[in-house]
Amino acid sequence: MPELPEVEVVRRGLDAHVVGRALDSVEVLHPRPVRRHLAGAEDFAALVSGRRVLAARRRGKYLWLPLDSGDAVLAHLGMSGQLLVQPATAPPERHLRVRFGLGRPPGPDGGQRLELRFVDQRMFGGLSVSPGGADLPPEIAHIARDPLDPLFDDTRFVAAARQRASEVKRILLDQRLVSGIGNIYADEALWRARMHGSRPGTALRPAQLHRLLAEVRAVMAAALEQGGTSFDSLYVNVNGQSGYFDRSLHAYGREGDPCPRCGTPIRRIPFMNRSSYFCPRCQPPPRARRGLPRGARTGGRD
DNA sequence: ATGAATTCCTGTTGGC
DNA sequence: TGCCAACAGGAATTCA
Repeated sequence: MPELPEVEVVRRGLDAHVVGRALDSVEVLHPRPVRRHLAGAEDFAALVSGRRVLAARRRGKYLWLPLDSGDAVLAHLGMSGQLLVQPATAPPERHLRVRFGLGRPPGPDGGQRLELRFVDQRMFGGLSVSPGGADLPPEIAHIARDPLDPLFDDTRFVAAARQRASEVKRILLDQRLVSGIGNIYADEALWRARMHGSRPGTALRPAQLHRLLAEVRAVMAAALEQGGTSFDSLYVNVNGQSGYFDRSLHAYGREGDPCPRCGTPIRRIPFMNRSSYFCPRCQPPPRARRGLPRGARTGGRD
């Protein structure tokens, strides 16, 4: 599952190997990854074919490639998506969904034929053509900046979060307020901040939320440090199995393991059809609010 | 309008 | 050993 730092690595790879080239052929091998292109796969291919890529941009986990037509190719990797630059002669990947033939770059020696390939096992990701051009595509106008974006406004986020009665973990996952945080990083940041994900935003002090943002950035920075993904190679690679997941997670996926800080066993509770992991000692659950009817408290804690 | 639950996918894992 | 249910998750969609 590509996390934000990995998506940025992909963007840099696209910048290095795809920008400046033409997408001179397009082959859509499976309809699902272009489902958000409502006019269909043929229209998608027609709009992209022959167009030159002007840039590689990112907002949250979305990527887009402005084209010389004024359109842009909008991409999201979802759970398992990859964008690979491969020799055209390389055998097709098992889950290859869309392939773009790349024009030769300008210069005396264009080198071997290359392809940009969208590979996606589970197909939560996808591609579409947006009329937005180089600007933020309208389809993702609601996606907030991510915490690593220099223009991310911490104070604005803190103020918005304190207006919300939602659980703070939901707030971290709300793309309208802050982007780029998935279930894993949310749990890790909450563990680092010693904050239970069920705390309502309205109950948090500004300093606590600023601290939480700092911990989100720390998790992302640690991932970048440990990821070891190199983007000066030919391949624009996303490896969801990077060593980071094995070594650096303190709480996520560690039910029953001792908390690295206090030794208390990490607990797992259901959350939005998935799981939340936390240390019950370092991250004490919020007290039930007074005035609620008996049994009204939810959240799966005992 | 707001917030919460549901949904889409396929490969892996664990229980029996 | 094989079968099947549970699980994983970004974010749009649907529901209350």
